[in-house]
Amino acid sequence: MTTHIFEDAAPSPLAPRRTLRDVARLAGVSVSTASMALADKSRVSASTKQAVRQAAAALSYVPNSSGRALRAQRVGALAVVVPHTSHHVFTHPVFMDLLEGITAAANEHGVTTILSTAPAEHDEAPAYLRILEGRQADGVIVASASVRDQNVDRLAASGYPVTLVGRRPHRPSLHCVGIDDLGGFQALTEHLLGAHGHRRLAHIAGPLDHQSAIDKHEGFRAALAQAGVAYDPSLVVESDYSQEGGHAAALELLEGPALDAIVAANDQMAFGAIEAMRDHGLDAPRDLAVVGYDDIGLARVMHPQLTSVCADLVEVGRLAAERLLELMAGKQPQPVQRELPTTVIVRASCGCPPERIQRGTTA
Amino acid sequence: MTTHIFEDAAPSPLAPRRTLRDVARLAGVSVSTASMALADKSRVSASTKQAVRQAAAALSYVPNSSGRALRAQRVGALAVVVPHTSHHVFTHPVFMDLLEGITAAANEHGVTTILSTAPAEHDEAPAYLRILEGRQADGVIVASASVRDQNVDRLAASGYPVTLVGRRPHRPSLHCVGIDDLGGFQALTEHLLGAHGHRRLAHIAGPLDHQSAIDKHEGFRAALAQAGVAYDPSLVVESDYSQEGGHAAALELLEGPALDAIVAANDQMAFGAIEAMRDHGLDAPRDLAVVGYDDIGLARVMHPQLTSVCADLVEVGRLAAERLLELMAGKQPQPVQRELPTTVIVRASCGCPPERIQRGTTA
DNA sequence: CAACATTGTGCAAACGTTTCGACATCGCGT
DNA sequence: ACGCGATGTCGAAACGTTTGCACAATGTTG
Repeated sequence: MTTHIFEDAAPSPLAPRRTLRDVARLAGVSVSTASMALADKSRVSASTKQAVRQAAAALSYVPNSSGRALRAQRVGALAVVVPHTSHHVFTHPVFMDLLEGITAAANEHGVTTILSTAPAEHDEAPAYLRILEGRQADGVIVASASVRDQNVDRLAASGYPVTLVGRRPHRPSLHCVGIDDLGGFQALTEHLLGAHGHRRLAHIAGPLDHQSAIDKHEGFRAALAQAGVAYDPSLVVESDYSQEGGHAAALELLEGPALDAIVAANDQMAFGAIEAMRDHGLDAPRDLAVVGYDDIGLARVMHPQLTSVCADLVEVGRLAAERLLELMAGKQPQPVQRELPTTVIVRASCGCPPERIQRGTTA
Repeated sequence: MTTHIFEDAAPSPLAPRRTLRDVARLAGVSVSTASMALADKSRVSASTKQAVRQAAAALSYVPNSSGRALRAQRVGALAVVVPHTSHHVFTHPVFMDLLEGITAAANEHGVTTILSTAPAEHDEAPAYLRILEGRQADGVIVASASVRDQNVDRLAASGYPVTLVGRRPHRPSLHCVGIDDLGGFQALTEHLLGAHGHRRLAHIAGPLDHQSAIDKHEGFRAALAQAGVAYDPSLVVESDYSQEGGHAAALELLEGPALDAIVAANDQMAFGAIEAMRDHGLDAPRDLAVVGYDDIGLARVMHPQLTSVCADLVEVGRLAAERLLELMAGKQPQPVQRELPTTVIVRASCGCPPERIQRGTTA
């Protein structure tokens, strides 16, 4: 499979690669001196440094990263791996934000970002482990793994630098950065219960083998409990974070007895739900309040504008990357399960005139 | 900057890395034999192969990619670089699709994908060149570069494998994969002119230093010309592919004389425009038709549902990657400027009852 | 003026892999 | 029985870098 890439290539019209030897020769010094000069070591004289730097510039020398990595036993790269099964779980806009934060942090540290969509989870040697063992990267960020994914445990046990994106409450030894989805979803639900007095709330959940979906469900229940409203399992439908899934789930809910509101676990499903209501000739928020989660950019321009919960996912990515970089640099900080706060963004779809309420976290 | 990453790390509790030497020792053969055995060379006997493979499995040996790359002078990675200035140009959903196609193709060939958001374009040695010269990747895919970006020419001249995403009509020597935006936008505009008889059409353009925006503008003009409608430059506003930009541009247009329709260069700007209309108490399509481009997932669930143009961007990514992989393998195919066809998706925002028309391309 | 500390440079080894050429060993034919 | 080709294995070199150590050159001190 991979082999044919390594077959010999036709000679390309490339200028021959400049190596440190060429630089050294041009500067009239030895290779080792050239190396030290470029690394700005104190052992080499100012004049020599000058000469070497000049030669390097003249040849537009760029150090070969394989050679360097081989010697340093460190490649200077981190891998972002998103399990293949979470293809739709990581809804696009959210994932892009994450990636933005990660690459920003990596760039600042001169570290390369490699992107890996791990194939089969049940594979004997999961993709991320192979990446680490093959020394393609010095550490990995695992995004949105299923709570059942036992590879995550193997990975953590391997001793390699690993950071997880998303809460992982039962793995206290792991470094995680996530969102306080529980608190955020609870606040969202409370808004419907408190400000609007709704009582019959339905919940379109995400895939419940993912912590984010579990947390949101928990938040939903917590809010109900606090308001003294009985939790009715028949009003909870598990779905998959997609519009289509939200659509289907909403259709199912609309078959049942009348509702006051639908609380969807993300914006896409909320959109799907609104679409489904439209099929039934219903309108949000007139007939039914609908709220979402994530506050993707389009939530604001939808009609009705969608009440949602926003969190800084760029920051999540950045923090996860920075923690990983610390680990890669050999520091051994205490594992921290960091949770970022959320903000409920009230718009029209819940029946409110637009306004904004802030909600901190327990963390 | 990058140096501190290479400072020595505290010894981590990692199992010592297994090298080919360990495998060879365990199998009772020499290193070179072990190497050939794992590569399945014909020179080595079946029994030896068996033994080596067994040893490798027992030690869960994974070849070190730096060592391999150094020897092979080929790292087995491609880089996706998106110029920093096009931060918003590559609107999120589109970029994700692209990335999906690229990683899929790369994975199938056992090639790693590295993600590079190039900093300053005017940098002396642009990020992508450094990646190639430093041998971090064997080739690059440049996504959405400005037509003015002279680095692209340097890159092409460098002789390294390069593929561009997006048309590049005046650089026939480059390998490009793009969308027939001209044809697609022309078809979209024709729909408004033909099916609806609209005459006063405004265009919210993308940044006109990008080919996609130029093509759409051309398509817009071509459709007008063909319908015998005069082109009025005052009805064209250049924007930046963002919702906010579309909002502002639409406000500007709404100041002027009455319009029949707004043709936005992407969906986000169309959403922004609809939002702006709402500010003025206007409604689409009642008062004004609005159409977008890209057919992002949410276009279907908006209210009104957005008439748009869809293209297979996953396929664009895949084709670009496959072409790059050919180049990386040493093949020297003729440079091809490939353009994928588009389809106009008619929905409610132009005033139509939903239906679907297909539109091929000139290509 | 000799011995010594200091400063700057070079040599060589090592990182892990692949491949080239040399070299045993064996079976075969003459 | 001897040589010869085939077969399978091994040692060594190379890819480009960094670094420990030895060493040359310089300047300083007794």
